Amino acid sequence: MNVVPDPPPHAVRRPRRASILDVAALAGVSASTVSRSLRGHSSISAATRQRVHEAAQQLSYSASPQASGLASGRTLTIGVVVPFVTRWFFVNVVAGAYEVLHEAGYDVLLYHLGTGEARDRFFERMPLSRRVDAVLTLTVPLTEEHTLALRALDMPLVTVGAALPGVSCVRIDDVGATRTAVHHLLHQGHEDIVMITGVEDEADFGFASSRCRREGYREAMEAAGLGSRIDVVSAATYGIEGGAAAMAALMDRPTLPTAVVAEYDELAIGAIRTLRRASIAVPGRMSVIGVDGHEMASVVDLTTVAQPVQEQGAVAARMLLDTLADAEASPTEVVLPTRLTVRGSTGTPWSRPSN
Amino acid sequence: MNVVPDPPPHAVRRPRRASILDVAALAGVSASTVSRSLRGHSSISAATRQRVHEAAQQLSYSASPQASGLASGRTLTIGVVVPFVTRWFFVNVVAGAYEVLHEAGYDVLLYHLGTGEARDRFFERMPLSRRVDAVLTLTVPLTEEHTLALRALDMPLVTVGAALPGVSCVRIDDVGATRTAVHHLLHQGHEDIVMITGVEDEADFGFASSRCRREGYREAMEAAGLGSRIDVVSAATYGIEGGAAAMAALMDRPTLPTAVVAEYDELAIGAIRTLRRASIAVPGRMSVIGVDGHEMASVVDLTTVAQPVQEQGAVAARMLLDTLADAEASPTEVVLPTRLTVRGSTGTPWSRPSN
DNA sequence: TTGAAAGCGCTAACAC
DNA sequence: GTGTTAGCGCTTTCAA
Repeated sequence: MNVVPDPPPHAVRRPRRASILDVAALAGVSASTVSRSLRGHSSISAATRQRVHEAAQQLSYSASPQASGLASGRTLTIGVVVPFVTRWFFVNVVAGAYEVLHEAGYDVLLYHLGTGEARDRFFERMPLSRRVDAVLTLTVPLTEEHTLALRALDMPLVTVGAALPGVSCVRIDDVGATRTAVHHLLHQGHEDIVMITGVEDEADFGFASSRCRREGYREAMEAAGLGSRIDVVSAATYGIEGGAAAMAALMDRPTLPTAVVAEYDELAIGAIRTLRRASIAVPGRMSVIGVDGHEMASVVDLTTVAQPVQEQGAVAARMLLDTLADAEASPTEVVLPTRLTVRGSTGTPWSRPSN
Repeated sequence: MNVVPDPPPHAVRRPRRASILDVAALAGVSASTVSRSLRGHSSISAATRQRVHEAAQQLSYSASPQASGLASGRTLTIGVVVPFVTRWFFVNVVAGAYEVLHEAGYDVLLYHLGTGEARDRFFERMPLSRRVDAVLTLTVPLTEEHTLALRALDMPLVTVGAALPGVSCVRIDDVGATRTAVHHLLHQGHEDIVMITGVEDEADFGFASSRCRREGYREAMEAAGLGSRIDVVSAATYGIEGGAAAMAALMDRPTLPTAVVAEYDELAIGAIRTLRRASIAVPGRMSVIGVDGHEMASVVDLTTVAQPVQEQGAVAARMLLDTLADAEASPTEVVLPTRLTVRGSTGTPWSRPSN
């Protein structure tokens, strides 16, 4: 008398899904034919393909990504690596990339890189390793070691925001962006222009875009003969609160500048909040300009140098797909244009009332 | 003479990664021992484990998720399904969930549900099918059909924001939240209170939270004997612009209410922008209150009923992990508390100047 | 145009 | 404690 063996534990709960063999049986063909039909190989007769599709439909069959991945070496998944999951810029780039990737049949595996040790651990364990076909990284400040780890994956790689040597990249001209911002202020007559930047990494090693934006400010100031006035304040924390605190610090000084360029809009918005609370008129007493084109800029009437955000994600995703299809594409760099959006937070400089 | 066969095409480029057999050979044990050691099975002698770990390290081996998934039935991946990738609430819930899941060794596969047809297609093709061990859905307004499709996956499922019958859920008391908001206004003496809500779906079928928040407004108004004053304006589009437009519509009417409750902060912020541009004093001429505790609320000095956002994601993720570990947990519902944050956008009602 | 057979790289049941 | 043996569910040669 045969004892029916218990099914293995993981099969206990799930009702067994149709496998490729079930479809093959129902369609009266072999598994390979099913596989080929369903993936649209041209070498299958119309009639066979028809039957296979019907059988698959009837059993609501779809191939196990695990199994087909194992067999084919493809995962149909793209890894997207972001330094912060919640920040406006990253979220929108991811959104732009997602649409394109999804459309092309790829899934998106999201990786949040923390900072410091968490980041090191990430690159050590490299969870991307066999899970994805390609990687999209967003302006991640990378050490050489990290870059090497990414390279070692030996798969298509595109970055958004930061140019890595030898890696395809989509970005804006960050130097030009702040230069534009400063020019706008200069045109209005400002000379006393301070820059507020984001957190300076302990490792003195911030976002590439951060460095570039500082650089743009410097260049523009020097070109205007205001090199001696260059003055950069860095925030102690990210986002709005960082900008708010930086402005508070600025206000502790004996004299106020007439204008401030913020590295990115969230800092500018925080700065404006502080100014409002202190009843310092914007732009009457101080002009404020940002960079990004943040969704909330219109609410505080912030003048800003806007960048296409979702589009950067979309373009990057397309480049990735091209490389995946082509295999031998050489690294490209795409620089998308920015646009000065003038609103009410900038105006002619305040001048000391001539008593 | 034997011809060395060409490697299959997908192996051409990638340098072959160490497999479990390489590690086994180097450590002088069998593959199963390697597998068990590396996954921390207790039945392995310390000495063996030690050797295996060293060998693995030396070959920088880590198991192929594809293969181990196929063999074990686990993917170590959680699917997170969001209706919008870019909205503040969702982004923050995802961030909260991500940390917990990542910590527990799970990867996160992100799915953006569009609207309309895209959404239907999602549930038909059900890309989650064999890719994940469990699913987290964020306040997705689901038809019965969609719900069934999710159920059919037969895997742990937790929703954030919307209670689905028989499904574990983390949320706030949405009815209570707007009730609190209205009470705040009532206490200040307002009677003429209009509610601004988000887009009404064509299918008359919005977010559950949206319905509840409307309900809270209604209840509070009726309880105050102001049932006849109930007045709900719905925005034609999402987010700030929706709120801005809704307020503009309100201003086209012959008379203005003295206060507005917005279904969520982004609407309130848009409304305030419109009021500012029209130089209508807030709260002098009109009070505005929102619900969410949006990061930007402080910038426009918005009074709001704040909810814990990242925490909802974190709690949901933990519930998922518990179910994954336990298998037989029954559906639970966790309701997190909200907190009224009073700022400067609400005050005593404007009264017609008594000529 | 199709089928048979050999893996892909791992885990788990079962033996010892 | 550890090894042996079967798969997991596909894709891809290779042969017909």
